[in-house]
Amino acid sequence: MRIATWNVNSLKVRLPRVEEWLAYAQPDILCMQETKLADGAFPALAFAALGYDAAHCGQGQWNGVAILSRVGLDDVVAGFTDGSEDETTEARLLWATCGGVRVGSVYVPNGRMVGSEFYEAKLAWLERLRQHLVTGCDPSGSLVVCGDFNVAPDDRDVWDPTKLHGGTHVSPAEREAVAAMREWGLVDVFRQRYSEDRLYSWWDYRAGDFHQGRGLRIDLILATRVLADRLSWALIDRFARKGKLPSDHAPLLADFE
DNA sequence: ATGGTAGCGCTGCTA
Repeated sequence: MRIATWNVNSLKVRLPRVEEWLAYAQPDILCMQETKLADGAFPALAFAALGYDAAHCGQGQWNGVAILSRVGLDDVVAGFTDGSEDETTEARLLWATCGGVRVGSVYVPNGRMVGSEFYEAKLAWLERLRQHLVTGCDPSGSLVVCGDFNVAPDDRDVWDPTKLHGGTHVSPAEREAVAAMREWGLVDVFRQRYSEDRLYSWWDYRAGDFHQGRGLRIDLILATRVLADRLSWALIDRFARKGKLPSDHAPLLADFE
């Protein structure tokens, strides 16, 4: 089973690239983030034509997460279900069961500046996600959390730790929030397979960062141990960051036997 | 050289 995740940065603009990528990458499941679409504008028919069922949680303009699957799509849940009022006001979380795997597509808040209210909200959001796992999920089951975490788990995942020190994505509190999910039972499957640095999934559009190798690895597939033990391959598809109208993120894919 | 681009949507915000 091939599971992939891709922050597409506007599905309206990126649909041709996503269709092209589905045709050659052939994922069984694709989690998308930053669709920037209302649910009514989600191009479900375009994906159905390629053999994928789809679920979408959107708000228009900002955010928006989706799951495509060609191995079944059931028990769809949008947003948190912990009883708070803002469950889907920001469309950042979507769950579905696909081919026996509980799949989460997540778009973690950016945080903007360390210490800002947005940064505090980011930490709270990550803790809320962990609480969802603790209260509603089984670490011995088959589950993946895929998406743009807006956190680079360690210094190997950033192009220059010195320059980025003090900013978001690399702060100890953010990294501890991701580590807490590993402690619950999730494995960063890309890092399980590759220990090298400079393997990034996002590059700023500005200043030629992609071509200069200035990126971050912030898109993750976190899998429970029973799945991670069956990992056969993983890849960040940097080719998809090239060419006409690319997203600023590359897709990440992982194969499970 | 302390810059720069992209998307949304129409002025400035978000990333």
